[in-house]
Amino acid sequence: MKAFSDFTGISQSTLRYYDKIGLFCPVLRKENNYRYYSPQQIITVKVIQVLSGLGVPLKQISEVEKARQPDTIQEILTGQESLLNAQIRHIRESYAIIHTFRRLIQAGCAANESEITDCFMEEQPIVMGQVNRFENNALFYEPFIRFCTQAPELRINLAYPIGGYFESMDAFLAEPAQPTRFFSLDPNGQHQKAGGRYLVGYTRGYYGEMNDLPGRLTAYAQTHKLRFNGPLYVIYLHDEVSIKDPDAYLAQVSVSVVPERPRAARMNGRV
Amino acid sequence: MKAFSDFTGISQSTLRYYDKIGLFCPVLRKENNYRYYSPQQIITVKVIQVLSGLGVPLKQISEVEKARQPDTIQEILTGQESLLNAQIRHIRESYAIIHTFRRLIQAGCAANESEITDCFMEEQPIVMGQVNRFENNALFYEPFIRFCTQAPELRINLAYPIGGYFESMDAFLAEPAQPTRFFSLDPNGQHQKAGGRYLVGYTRGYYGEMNDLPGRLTAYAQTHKLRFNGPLYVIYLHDEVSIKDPDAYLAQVSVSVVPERPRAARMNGRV
DNA sequence: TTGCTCCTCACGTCACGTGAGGTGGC
DNA sequence: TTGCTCCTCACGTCACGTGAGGTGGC
Repeated sequence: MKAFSDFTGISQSTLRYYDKIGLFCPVLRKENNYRYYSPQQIITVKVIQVLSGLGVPLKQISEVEKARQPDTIQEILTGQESLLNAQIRHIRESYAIIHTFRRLIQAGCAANESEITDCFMEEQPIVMGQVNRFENNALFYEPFIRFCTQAPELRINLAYPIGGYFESMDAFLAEPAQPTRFFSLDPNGQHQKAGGRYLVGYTRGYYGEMNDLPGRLTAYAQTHKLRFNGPLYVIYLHDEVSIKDPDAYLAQVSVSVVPERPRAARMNGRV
Repeated sequence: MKAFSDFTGISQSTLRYYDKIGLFCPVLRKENNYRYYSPQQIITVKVIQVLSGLGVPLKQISEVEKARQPDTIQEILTGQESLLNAQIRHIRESYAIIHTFRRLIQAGCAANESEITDCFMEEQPIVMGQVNRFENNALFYEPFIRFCTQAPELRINLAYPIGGYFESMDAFLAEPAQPTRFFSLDPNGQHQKAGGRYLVGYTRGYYGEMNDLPGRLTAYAQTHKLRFNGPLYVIYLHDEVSIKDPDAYLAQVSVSVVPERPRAARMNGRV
């Protein structure tokens, strides 16, 4: 018994349980009631171990063992193969979710929160939600719920971090807590956050609280002669997943910019 | 509650259980004792769902939720990532095992059992065991157990089907139940069954019972002027995993052959 | 006699699922 | 009043793990 348990790496209590439910019995029980297994049984129990290790219920494995006929076994194994493919896809997705969160948190730890930075950002896949409608000046609760409701249709997995998209800096300045759309940071998304030149700034606080960040962004743009020319993205690097205190949530705002055309050039253009 | 359960795909009973163990509680409980969740909690519970779906115990997830600090969370997620890589490797291996079995069973169903066939076989990866020693003319039990014992050192996963290797046709004819070595049909094995011309035959019966197959192979070789020039492989296409009756186990024997040198040529060679 | 392995039986555990029986607002 | 959703509490389930208490061969 112990020898067999050691060979197979299956605990004695598990072997007794398998015997009890009739899934896998020893070839022989002497008058002392000891369980004796044959070497060939190693392969059988190893197959059981593989199947149960994949989450196949013992009852089902039992049926397989009882209905042993080449063609039924073949069918079952074929079914298992496609199940395994699905499992691998699922784990890959879980990996992507965890990885995405980890990257955000890491970025949050590395961020220079007090400064505005002017940098090139890579193109990034995302999934865009529908355009939000904010009725009676509500906070983002209602549109957010609508986003969640539509998630299955849009093939959005809500486990990915979610960000806010503003169609322009003006929209953000007008209502910094009312994004034009929500988007999912799914790295397999079919939409894109375009690559290019962005101003990036940070602020801490609960969802939608932007404090002095809009002011700091516009001030930076003015002194560096930059013009906001594209959409603005808000993502939370530290949110309720990674930090307790709601006042310490860390938002990253990135907005697309281009150099301001000198006045002379503009005049020329008009003339 | 139902709405939240629908959004997240998490059952009401699971949500109650999470509340009970303090893993994930609603933001509010009114005087009617109803549970009210906030939209933001969708993301949190989705992350919990991802982790628990990966088999992380709820206690551990609870600790994560309680010790929410960016760097500890980051560490934990990094650990999870490597765990997931290990899981993917494990599932891949399970897939390979199941696939190998299925292919064998399929081949067994398609086999023309009564005939000897002369064909080209592809090279195939395997893992070879040590040379067997058969003391006092024992059956293969003892060497087989030794093979199983050495499996971990040889990096053999015993869940893969196992075959018998004979160094020559003569060795097989002498003792058809005493293979020179055992080998594992691990498709990632570092050894090879060489590709080339083989005679292939089948017989039914318990492990080691070859019936008239040795005679049929030699007769075929004689009438077709073939010479056995290499090793012989025995694998069971239908064994205790796929069929009940031990007398119906299906063995496939393949042995390397070359055309017999004509007598004249031989004479020439000698002269 | 001492150690060792084996046995049975009962109970615990983990993550829920499943009723039973009751409440509360439209 | 009827339906509907929610509640609690108790018990069931799945696949074992963990002692407690006892047996059997060297």
